Amino acid sequence: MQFKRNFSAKREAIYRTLSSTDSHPTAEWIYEKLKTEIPDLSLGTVYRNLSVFKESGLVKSVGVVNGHERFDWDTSQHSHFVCNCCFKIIDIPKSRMFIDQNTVSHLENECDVHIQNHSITFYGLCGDCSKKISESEDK
Amino acid sequence: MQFKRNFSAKREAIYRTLSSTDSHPTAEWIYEKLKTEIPDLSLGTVYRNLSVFKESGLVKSVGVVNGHERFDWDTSQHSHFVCNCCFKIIDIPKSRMFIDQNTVSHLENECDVHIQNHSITFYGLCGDCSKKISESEDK
DNA sequence: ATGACTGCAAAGACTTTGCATCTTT
DNA sequence: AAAGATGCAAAGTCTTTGCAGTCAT
Repeated sequence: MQFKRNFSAKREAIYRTLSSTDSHPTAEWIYEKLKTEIPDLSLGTVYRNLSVFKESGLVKSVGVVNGHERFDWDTSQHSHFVCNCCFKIIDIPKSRMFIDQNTVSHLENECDVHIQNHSITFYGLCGDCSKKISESEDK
Repeated sequence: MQFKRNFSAKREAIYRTLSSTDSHPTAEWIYEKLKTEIPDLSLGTVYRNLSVFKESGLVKSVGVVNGHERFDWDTSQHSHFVCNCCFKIIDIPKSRMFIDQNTVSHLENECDVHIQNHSITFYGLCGDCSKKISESEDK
């Protein structure tokens, strides 16, 4: 997406807030974060702008985790780790490429489909939650 | 999960319906499918039993696609293709293993996480939708 | 003025839940 | 009786939307 000239102040703030974190936030998180700075912001506007960003390809959805859609400003191909306990999302280093274009081509033939993209998500416990759990088990 | 002795008739029917299809259905789909056979079935019961199945590991969730959670009776590791147009879900042949245990171990160290499982999903257009779209473009 | 954007609140969509009832052992 | 399962409808949660008002050009 080319930044439109009339990228409104609120729209800009929403994008800026999203792109300033690696937490893959929810709409609500962005809204809460901006409320102090922009008191008259409404949650609907956040949702509306995230939809605009998604449609234009400016941001991507990481999917729905625990009932909340999570967003990512980094639209380049990379995988994620989702903690099953605290639902934190961590980027997998981009050096980790699990599926190449050649494999995709073969799959398209094998399954009679046209593949546009793919997503890889690992699930488990993040370092923090692992620690907490083993500590509570020690008691 | 061991089948409990008191696996109720409705619970059994819900599982049977799910396991008789490869469509990765929604709760609603299962409910509609069973309504004729079991007129006094309620949608809540379908949701409740799917939760039971999920918790016990009898079935897996494929994730939320277009707002609807999709279920899979096949709990073995395999990937999916999701059509962005009709939201059909297709199993990727199990011969296609993209990530091995060794890679997972390395990732755990690299990212300081404990990985329990992972999911790979391809998105694009299924054969049917591809055809429909190219036909409509021919006009 | 014109088109784009937003606040607000209502509506929507999917899922969960409380409670009384009904089964099954 | 006791534990488990269900129907029904209400409640819950996240997200979308209609509409009137506002902003930028």
